[in-house]
Amino acid sequence: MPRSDAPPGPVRQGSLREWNLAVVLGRIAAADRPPSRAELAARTGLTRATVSAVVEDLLAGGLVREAEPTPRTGAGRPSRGLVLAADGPAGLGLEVNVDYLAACVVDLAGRVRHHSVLRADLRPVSPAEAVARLADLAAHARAEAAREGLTLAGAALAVPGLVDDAGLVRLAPNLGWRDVPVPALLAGHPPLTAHVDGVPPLVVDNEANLAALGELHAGPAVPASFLHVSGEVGIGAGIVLDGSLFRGARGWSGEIGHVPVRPDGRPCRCGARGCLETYAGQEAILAAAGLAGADLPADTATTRLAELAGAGDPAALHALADAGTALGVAVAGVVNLLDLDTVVLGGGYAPLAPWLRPPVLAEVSRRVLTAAWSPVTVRPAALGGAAAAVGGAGSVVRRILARPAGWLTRQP
Amino acid sequence: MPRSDAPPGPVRQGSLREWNLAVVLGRIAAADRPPSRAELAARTGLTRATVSAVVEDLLAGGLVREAEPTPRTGAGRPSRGLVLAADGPAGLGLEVNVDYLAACVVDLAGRVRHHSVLRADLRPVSPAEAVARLADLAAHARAEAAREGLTLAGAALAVPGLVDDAGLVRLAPNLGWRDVPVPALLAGHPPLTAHVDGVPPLVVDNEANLAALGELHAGPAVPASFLHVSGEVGIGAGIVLDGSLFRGARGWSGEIGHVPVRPDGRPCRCGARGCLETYAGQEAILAAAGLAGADLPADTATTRLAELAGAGDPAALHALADAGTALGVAVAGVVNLLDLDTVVLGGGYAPLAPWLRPPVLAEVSRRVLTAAWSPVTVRPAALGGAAAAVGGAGSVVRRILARPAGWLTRQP
DNA sequence: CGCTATTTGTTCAGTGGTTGAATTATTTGA
DNA sequence: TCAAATAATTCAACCACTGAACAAATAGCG
Repeated sequence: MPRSDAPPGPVRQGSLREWNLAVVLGRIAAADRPPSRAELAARTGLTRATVSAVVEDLLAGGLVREAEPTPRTGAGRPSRGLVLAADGPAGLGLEVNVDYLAACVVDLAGRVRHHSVLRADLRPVSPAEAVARLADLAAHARAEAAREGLTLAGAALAVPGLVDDAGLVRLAPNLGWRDVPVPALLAGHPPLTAHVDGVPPLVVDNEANLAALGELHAGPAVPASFLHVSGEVGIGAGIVLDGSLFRGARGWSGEIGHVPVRPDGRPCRCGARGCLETYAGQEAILAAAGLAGADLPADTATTRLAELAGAGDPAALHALADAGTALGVAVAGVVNLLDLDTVVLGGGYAPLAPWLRPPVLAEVSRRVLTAAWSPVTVRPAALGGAAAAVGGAGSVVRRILARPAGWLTRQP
Repeated sequence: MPRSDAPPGPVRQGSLREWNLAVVLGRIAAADRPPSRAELAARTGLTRATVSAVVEDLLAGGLVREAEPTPRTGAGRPSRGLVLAADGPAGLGLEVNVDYLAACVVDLAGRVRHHSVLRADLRPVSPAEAVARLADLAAHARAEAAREGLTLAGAALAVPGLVDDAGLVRLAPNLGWRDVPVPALLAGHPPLTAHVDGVPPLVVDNEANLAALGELHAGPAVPASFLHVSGEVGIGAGIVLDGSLFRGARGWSGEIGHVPVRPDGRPCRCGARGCLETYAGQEAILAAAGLAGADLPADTATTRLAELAGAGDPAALHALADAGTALGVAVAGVVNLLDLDTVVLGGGYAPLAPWLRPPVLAEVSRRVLTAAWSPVTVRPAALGGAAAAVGGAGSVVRRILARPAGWLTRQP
């Protein structure tokens, strides 16, 4: 029988160079101190000659700079360290959420160079109007980036809902959006980014997915594979495998909110019973803690809940323990299935992590078979607030690092 | 921040040819009728000159043959179709299970060329003795393969348990194996396969994983991504994404048996409560159907259960309905999380599929959000009995198709 | 202070592999 | 029988990597 996967692309002559550009650039990005050409040659297995040629291209394209202060060490001609350019291409991350808009710019090295948040209740606003405001915010971010010598090479927009490949927002229940063609709505505005070969000008993706990717930018100790659970009104999971997001067959992976945790339990708005969301969703937790009627904005309510729990309020503590247990049951299933070793509590769960973590950990270690061999880490997300915007911007940058040839060919 | 994934390998000069060998061979394998060189050039994007050169290598290496009967069509010089060689390298699949040993040989085209099963209760047998019997079976298979002009290029052994990277069987509870170093035990016997660059002589893997891969060989209509659930004493899931197996961070993915379906339900031997296994494991189903005391071999008991259900026995029907519901709850969670569109009921579930399928489907369509957009297919495994052996042999073949250079360099 | 050892980075001829165009091969249809 | 059409091969050109030799720059040592 034939293999059912689509055959990979051909390799033309030039693909060789393209690939080695990515190999060398990737090494420079992954190194903990500026590597020399000779070091790169040793580590990649390429000849010094080849590395020199490749680096020349990268320097000419402005993706890499020579680090001026050369660290003196031992005898021999001093090496010239190479670093990612701080003024080359950058990624633009955008986010539309229920009560804020956000934009941020991340440079090649993964540093957040600009970040702005505009608080506003977007539920009463029409999608077209929301997108228009977002375009303004993006224009501002673009100006800021230009002022620092950065060129925006692509943008990623995070939306709290289901998105299809074409960028159509199929359903964003908490925003009240349905079949909103975001790219088309943006068409009237000035383009967000420069055109770069192989990097789509705008990618629209689920907020939970991009927030998970954001975690990759949080620090050097981030593992390559982890589960990122973010609790908002719904509960989304981002599955990061080997440094990139697992999207599923149709791009709708990560719907952990409707994993059954008590099959005959509370009815859920999805029509089934006992979904995780009915036990560990924001509304459920707040209701259990007695904060239901307050009708506060989502993040304020969460802050309030954390305060109550910190002060030892029994209802709050109980609500969080219950939610944590339910979450732990669902997470244990995922970890058993995918054999992950790290679980990150993000989004609305991050500030509540001190209280959610113990019950989650308890359920996980009780239910995960391989926990005996190697323990599962459960920790709060390192990035706060608009992690999805950072993750989106980072995904653009990562795409350039993975395929630098696209950027090089478009340089004047 | 640096990307945390390890940078990919370098590309030497020759890798180019290696890659294009794989591209062209992959196209030949994926085509539904023997493609000509010109057709391959058009489809791969390579020049006709390059394709000719690549095909020459493949012909010389015995991986491909020219199909003699040329289908006449239109004007012009007739094309010579290319097919995968029926007498080139082949894969050896082996399986040790509770009550049988199996061996099979699959050729490049994915056809099962030899298959033999040896029924025997292996629980009272020592691991060394079991491996010795397996080696005999393998030797027979090798002789049969040689008689048909096939050379075994690698072997895969399926074991019902946890296996680590080195081929050490950490734990196979139903066999009573613990830390059995299968490759070492085989060292005393004649080698199973020829040595081929880049293809390990023996891979040991979980039976559920390989059985899932076997499904890929079942027919042309198999999707590239699916969940394969096989119910034996334990319940294993093989996750196939895009034609290849998802193994998880440490290779222990797929432990669906201990996904919680009723968190406060029956105690499980794993120490937790309400695991799927306690509701849809073989023992649980048989007990519920009143077949507990019979102490029949596993497959006989399953057959008996299917007979009872076919005859309308209420206890049997009830047991299957309950098991199906529990299975559906767990599967719904997986499908929500990974966004798969096909679920295959394999192993011990295959013969029970007529009764398990309706409740599984009911739970899945009730609980899976995206089921409204695109329905989830639930169907029995196409391969019967020793699907794991076929899947293992197929995985060897697939590795050769993916990296044909390894085979070509070892040819005399 | 000058010499040598040492390491970095570049230059250059050599080679493998793809490209594109021209050429040969083989058939159908007028 | 010849022209048109399609398949496959041949061949010079070119591109990118390789390996070795070479130039550059420094520390250490007498």
